Amino acid sequence: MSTMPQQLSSVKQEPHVKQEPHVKQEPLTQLPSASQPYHSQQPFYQQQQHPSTYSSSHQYGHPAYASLQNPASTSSSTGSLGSFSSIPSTSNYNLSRHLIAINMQHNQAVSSGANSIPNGGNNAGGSGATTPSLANAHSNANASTNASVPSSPTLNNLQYHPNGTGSHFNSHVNSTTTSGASTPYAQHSSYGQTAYQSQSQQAHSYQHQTSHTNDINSSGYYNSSPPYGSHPQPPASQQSQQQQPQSHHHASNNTGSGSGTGGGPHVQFSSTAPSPMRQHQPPQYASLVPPLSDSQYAQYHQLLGSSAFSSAQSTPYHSNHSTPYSSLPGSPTLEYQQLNSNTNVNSHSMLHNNGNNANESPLTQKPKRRQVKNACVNCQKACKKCDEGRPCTRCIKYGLTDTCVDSTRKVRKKGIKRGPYKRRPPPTQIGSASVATTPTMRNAVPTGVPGYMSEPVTALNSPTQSHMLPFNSNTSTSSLGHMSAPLDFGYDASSGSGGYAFHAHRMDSGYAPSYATGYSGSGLYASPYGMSSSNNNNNNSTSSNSHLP
DNA sequence: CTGCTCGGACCTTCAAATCT
DNA sequence: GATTTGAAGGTCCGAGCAGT
Ligand SMILES: [Zn+2]
Ligand SMILES: [Zn+2]
Repeated sequence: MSTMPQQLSSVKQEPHVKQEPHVKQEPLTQLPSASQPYHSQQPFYQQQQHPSTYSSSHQYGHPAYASLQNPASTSSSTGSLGSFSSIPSTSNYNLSRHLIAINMQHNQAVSSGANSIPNGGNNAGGSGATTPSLANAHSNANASTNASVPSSPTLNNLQYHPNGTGSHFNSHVNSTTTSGASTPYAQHSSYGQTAYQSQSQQAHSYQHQTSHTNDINSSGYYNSSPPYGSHPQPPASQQSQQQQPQSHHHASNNTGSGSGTGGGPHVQFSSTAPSPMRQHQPPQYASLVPPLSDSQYAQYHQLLGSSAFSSAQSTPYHSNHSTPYSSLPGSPTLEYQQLNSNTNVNSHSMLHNNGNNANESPLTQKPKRRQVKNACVNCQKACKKCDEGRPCTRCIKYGLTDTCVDSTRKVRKKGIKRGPYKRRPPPTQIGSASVATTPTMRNAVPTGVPGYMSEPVTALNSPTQSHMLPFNSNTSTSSLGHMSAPLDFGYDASSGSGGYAFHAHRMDSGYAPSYATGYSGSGLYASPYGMSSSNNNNNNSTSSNSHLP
């Protein structure tokens, strides 16, 4: 406790840190409906659902957040803080050590991927040592309840302004935090939008950056090496984005809507719930580090020199800072590509994916986007890229380290029936080689398969994923991405289909499969495939996505 | 010019369905 | 029991807009 203050102080105060802006309210919950018609009804088979529980509403639902923050946190906080204290002096936080450590990691990073993190610890001598502890601390906290939050009231206040009161930050600080308010998140709804940011802060900052790196780890995720130790760095393009603060919305779930919200209870970030997901990564430096001030960052850079985080690479914020996007033309893409190239993608995903990857020409192909398994709550809200480090890079940037905990995920419901699956075609037919090669591919559609529209196999060329289908494959999409694309249903069946449209809704709404429509309620499964449009993966997708000319 | 919001594309996970 | 399918449940890109 006492300790905390110290540390915190340093932290909070950093003006440089940006504040998270945050949030939108959760609209989600309400959303609605309208949009998703389909769901309204569940397929009959699905009806079963579980009674249980899930709540849907959740997620963002505030409740969840609440948990995070919990007032209780104090205790927890302690923990964390404690750790901090261990750190050397905080205020100064020794950059060099940090750096060193980082560098070390850096090297290793590649292979280790996620794992790398740990290293941090080791290596570095001293610093390393510290880290670990922290990390642990941190993690524990989570586990327990999320609690992590603890901390600094201050921070919280800043960011979230707990009190609801208003907004703003204000005051901040300090003092007391109060918890009363508590839970920032909880309120979050309110976050009003007002701007959090106030001034100064925004202005600067960003530099931090980190580096970048891009590293992806083998697993496909970004690796951690970067500056903060583990934090991975987003691709340049992304970086720019990162800056944003959060907001949020969709979330998932929500629930509501459809089914209900009511339905569910919501899930949430409850503390109790353990997060199933991954365990935390070990320690990262990040945790230790208070948000760096500009100057600090600057130092960083210097120290690192270009090398490490070179600007080149990712474009450090600064340099481009301005407008990241704009300035860089395609940058994002590029980055992506690079990333991809390095990484391996997981096969499965490939399958599902558009398929671009595989053989397509590099140019055309759109790189696959890698996601973290579990984004932290802050990033989640903001819909921004997170990383595996626990205080994730973004949170560090914004000074949200305290609240940087993994978001909770819903448990997948069991017992839901699904329609009959398509069977996979005999390999031979398809085409040949390509197909064959990929063992993984699923869905390849045989031409002849009944139900399917037959798409010419040829189209498939891309061995890759059949799933995706051909059509325009040209990737057209690629760049477009969403663009204006009208939504569509397309995409792959799965996802796209209508089902999702909004996240929030999507889910809850009921899972209706796309083909659901087909089913009319009666009992049988209609064969979805043929009928429904939706599913066919292919076809539809195309249409929709494609932007057709 | 810069940052924030947020729609929806893209991903990953994992239970059901199917195969062996 | 192993494998495949495909939707649930998530992440986060990037357009559009607002503030400075
Ligand atoms: Zn994050
Ligand atoms: Zn975070």
